[in-house]
Amino acid sequence: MSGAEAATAEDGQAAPQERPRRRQARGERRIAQLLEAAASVFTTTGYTAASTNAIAREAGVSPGTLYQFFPNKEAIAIELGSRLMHEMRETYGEVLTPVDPATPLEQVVGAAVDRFIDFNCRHPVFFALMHGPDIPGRIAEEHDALHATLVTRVESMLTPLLPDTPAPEVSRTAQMCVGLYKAGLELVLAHEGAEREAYVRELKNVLHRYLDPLVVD
Amino acid sequence: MSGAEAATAEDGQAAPQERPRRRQARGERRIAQLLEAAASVFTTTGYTAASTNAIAREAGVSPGTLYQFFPNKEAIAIELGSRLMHEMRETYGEVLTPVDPATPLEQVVGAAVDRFIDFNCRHPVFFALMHGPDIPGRIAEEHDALHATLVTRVESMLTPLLPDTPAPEVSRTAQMCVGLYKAGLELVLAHEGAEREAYVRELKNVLHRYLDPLVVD
Amino acid sequence: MSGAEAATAEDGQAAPQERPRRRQARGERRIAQLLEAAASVFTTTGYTAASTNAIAREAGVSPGTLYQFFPNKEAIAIELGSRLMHEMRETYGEVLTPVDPATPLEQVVGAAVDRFIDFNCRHPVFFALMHGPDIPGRIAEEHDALHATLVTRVESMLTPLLPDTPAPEVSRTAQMCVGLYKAGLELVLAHEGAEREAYVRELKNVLHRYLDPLVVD
Amino acid sequence: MSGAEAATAEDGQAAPQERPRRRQARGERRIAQLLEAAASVFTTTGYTAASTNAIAREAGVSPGTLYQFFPNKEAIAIELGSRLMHEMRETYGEVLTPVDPATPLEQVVGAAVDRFIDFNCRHPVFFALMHGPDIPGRIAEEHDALHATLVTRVESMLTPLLPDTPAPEVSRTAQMCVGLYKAGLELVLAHEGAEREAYVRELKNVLHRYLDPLVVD
DNA sequence: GATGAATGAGGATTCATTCAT
DNA sequence: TATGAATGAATCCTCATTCAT
Repeated sequence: MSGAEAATAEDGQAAPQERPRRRQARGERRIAQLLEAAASVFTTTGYTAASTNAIAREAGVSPGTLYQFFPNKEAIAIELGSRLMHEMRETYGEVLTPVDPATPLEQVVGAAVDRFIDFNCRHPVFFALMHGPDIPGRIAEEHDALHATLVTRVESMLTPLLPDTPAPEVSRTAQMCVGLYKAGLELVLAHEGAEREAYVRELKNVLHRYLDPLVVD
Repeated sequence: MSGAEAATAEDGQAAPQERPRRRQARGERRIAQLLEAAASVFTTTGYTAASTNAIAREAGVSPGTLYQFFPNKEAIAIELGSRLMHEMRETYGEVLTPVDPATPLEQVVGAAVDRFIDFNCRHPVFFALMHGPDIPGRIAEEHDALHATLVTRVESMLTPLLPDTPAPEVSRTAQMCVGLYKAGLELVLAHEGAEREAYVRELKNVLHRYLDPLVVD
Repeated sequence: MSGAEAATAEDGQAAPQERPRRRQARGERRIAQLLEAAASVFTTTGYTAASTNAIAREAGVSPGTLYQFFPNKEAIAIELGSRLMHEMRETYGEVLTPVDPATPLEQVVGAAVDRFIDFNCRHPVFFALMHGPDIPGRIAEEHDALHATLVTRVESMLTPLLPDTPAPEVSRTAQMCVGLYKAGLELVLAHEGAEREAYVRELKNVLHRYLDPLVVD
Repeated sequence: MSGAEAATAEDGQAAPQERPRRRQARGERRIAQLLEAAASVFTTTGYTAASTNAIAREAGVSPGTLYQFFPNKEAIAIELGSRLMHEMRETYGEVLTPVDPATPLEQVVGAAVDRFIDFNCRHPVFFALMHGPDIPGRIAEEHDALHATLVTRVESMLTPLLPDTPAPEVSRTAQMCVGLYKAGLELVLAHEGAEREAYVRELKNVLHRYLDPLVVD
């Protein structure tokens, strides 16, 4: 729905749209540039406080240019999130997808956390995007395609581990895991060096111990 | 430290003895009124999006009056947080303070979570204040006296349970617990009825299982 | 509904509102000043092209000040229109109100047109306001309280002249008269001196001849 | 005069004989396409609020293309108006041209109004164009070639009916008639069905009664 | 000729904060 | 004290127009 989304579609291959909309290479570059700038600004100031003008400035273009590619601030966040998820899949492949039930849980959790943390350290926006303009009872609707996707992926990772658990409960567990992830991530990012390592270990412990009694032996 | 305190303190020097009393009384009422309004607005819109004008309007006073008691928006949040912590102590007394090592952990965690959740449901601002204008690596410095206090309290609750654990590790565990609390709380608040209950149970499980291997039997 | 409307209410006399809202004299002056500026800008550029910033600048205040008194551009136009109608009533009293059926129609029309034109020359905004952001089939809803009021007044002026005519037809005739007024006014304002006088005469003729066959002898 | 003409004229010098033909043909199609789109947008949003980008989008071309044929927004309106007048002449031929003095005025007026209204209903832009970005005393100069042309035509229609009237007065009467037309049209378009019919009748009455005393019997 | 990209001043509106009364 | 007035930079976003390809 975002301008950028249309942009991502490789021309000619996708279903024919109203107008071919043959995006030029320059535009594609601009979009990347804008998303990079947005990532930087979101990371620095948080999503809510980030201004579209600031993003444009950081990208070295005029505000108007930004709006040629994105209809509004939220669309930028959404596209950014979607690209992050995409890259996550690309990079880690099966990380968060169904695992061999034989693998020890500790190892599954350890690997997942490691890779997740690693990814976040290389893409600090990720965190900023997950803390959108949240109002308590309202887990940021469309804004959080990111959150939703994450939950879905964790869900499909958990399913084979919890074969006898009813779906709604798996879903709840997945929600919980993502929440714990986020909480741990916050602490990890807030520290450095050995301390950071320690928090990573703790996070693994939390998840491992939480899930251990649930998995089928 | 709080803006309100600073404001009320100023007149203690110039005025005679009985005057300050009444002035302070009126001032206290105003402050309470303003904090109540602020709580309402923060809850509805979140801290960042809340405007001081909106708070003043909600309190039924002019913006000028608000600034007579608080130097800025942050000061309101800080004072609000400090009062919340105070009330928490008043209400639950020993909840989060050292416990009899004989009490089963499950019970300790269960009681703490129940009361904490209960407190949050009666004071929804609490949540809003914990999700201030956070920037990833920077756990909202002065803003989060709230967070800091909470951590301290959890720390002192954990100490007797972890007698052989070095202080820094206890501190880390406390940080972790508070983080997990927050994560769980978010999910709890986002649901209602039976689903909410289920999330409360999950949160208890998380904490219990996390701490269980750490406590001395 | 507009901020200014609330302002116009003389305090203490009207029903007690939420808060007394004791508007200060300065504010009242500001409102007058802003409306004057708005009148000037609307007259020069037309309603649609007028910018709130331009109005503020013309009034010698900051944009923020304007928005302290009016929630948006439309509210300014509405308040301006309402004040114009008010002044019209004040100035001309019975102009557009029921007339003695004995008065010759020519004289009735002549007087009404003269006063109307006169009023418009002294308040050129009037015309600008009647040409709001019209889209063909949509005679500018609330915007045109002005138009509506005018029609109502003309209606009540026509009623005694057309005693045997059904109400809907009177209403239609009134609409028509106002439309003709506006059309004539445009031509009158577009000319000067003798030419203007000639157009005034023509307008009178139009109306007189249109209504003549309708009135009861 | 029109931007389109200027654009198409340019290439006549450089190219050989047959090339221009096809180029012009394609250009003509583009222009027609653009004008159609402009008509649609003007009708929907009004002239002032219409954006050239919106017109280009509606036409399915890029903004750049639009500006290859028209130097600016106004030029589009002008060309559109001129084509409308042209079509009016084509379609109704003698409608607004000199009439047989023997024809009863009522019939002349009736036919003219009917055809005019009919034309407007089939070309709703017409109305939008006549309500351009008018400023009171300034009957939209160049913009209103439309208005001017209309006046001229009405003038030439009136001349034989008012043989003894001095030219300037005829001109004034023509201006007046066009103004009344516009006023009536607005009301007609604002209603539907029987109500619309009623307004059409009223408009005819207005014009008939206005002109009746002026024509030579 | 056609496209999409780029512009940048300008639009309405908000808001934390200060000031005069 | 308390009020309403005042500020002005900043917000998001639009648009007529020009440019490079």
